[in-house]
Amino acid sequence: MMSMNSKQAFSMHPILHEPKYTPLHSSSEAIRRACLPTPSLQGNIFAGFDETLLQRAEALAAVDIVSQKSHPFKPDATYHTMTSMTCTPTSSTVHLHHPSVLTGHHHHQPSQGLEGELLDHLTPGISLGGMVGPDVGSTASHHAHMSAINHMPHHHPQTMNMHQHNLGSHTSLGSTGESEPDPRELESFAERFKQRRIKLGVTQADVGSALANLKIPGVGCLSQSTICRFESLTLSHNNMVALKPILEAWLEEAERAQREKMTKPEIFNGGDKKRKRTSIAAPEKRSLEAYFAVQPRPSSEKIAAIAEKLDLKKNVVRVWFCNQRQKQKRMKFSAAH
DNA sequence: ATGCATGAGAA
DNA sequence: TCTCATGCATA
Repeated sequence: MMSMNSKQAFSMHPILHEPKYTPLHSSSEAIRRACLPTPSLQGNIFAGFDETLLQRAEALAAVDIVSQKSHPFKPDATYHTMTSMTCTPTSSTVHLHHPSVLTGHHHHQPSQGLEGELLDHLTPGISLGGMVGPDVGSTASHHAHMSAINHMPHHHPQTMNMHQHNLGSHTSLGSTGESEPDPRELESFAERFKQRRIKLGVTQADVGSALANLKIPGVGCLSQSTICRFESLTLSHNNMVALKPILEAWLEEAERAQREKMTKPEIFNGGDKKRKRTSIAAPEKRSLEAYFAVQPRPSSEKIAAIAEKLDLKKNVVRVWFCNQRQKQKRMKFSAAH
């Protein structure tokens, strides 16, 4: 049915409220924090000591760039159009997360905190010394209940925030698959998923928007980014586990549909205003990495200091650190492999 | 494919 | 304020 393409995938927010979870952060975070070297230094000490720290990090970062420093260009390259009026933040961002799943009672302590590992989060190798791991908590409290799914045939041009952070699947799959804490399982699934998806001739973006058609309670559409990250395993273990059943359902459905007839390509339309992505220049980025190696969790004051030295907005620096930390925790060769 | 950003929820 | 799940924008 619905042969038209009235899909607008966007602007729908499923609301599903699931419980909350006890997961990971609690314990693992505590541990993580405990490992950090600086419990609380800031404030005054910051005056003298910090300078040193910053300089050291900066110097560290500098060695790498001395030779290529030939541009007289302003690092203020971060061009962003104000994020202020452009967005209409009111939409709804229903979020629900609850992680869950994870059977893992594997608590391993993330021994990150030690400086020096950040620069190589890209090491192809194998398990690094056990840093970064999916510290999944294992508590799953669930009580499901959701609310409605809405799919209106209209598209909002202001695609600003339609985040629907949700997804937390808990081990509620009564049927067969309990929870597969098994990373290998996820990896192979992701790979097969990609192949079958390609075979179906759909793009990652198509999959994302098509998910809304599944009408699974609490599940709306996802972005191309997320589908891509799922396929490349660059999501947290928790997130992978939560998304798997959903994508699996879509796959089955899509193959069934194709088999029976034809596919309905979903296309969506464009919106209007766009936000500009801040771009941190290479030199500044190197400095940030150096700082991060020394202190992954700088205090607000330090962030301000760093921001000033690099001539970046404080918030940009803060977010950069957040994203950097998140990166370390991603899957793909990081965890319990 | 990935960098920077937002926002809900938990500390 | 941080984490985490996600997304827009862009390389």
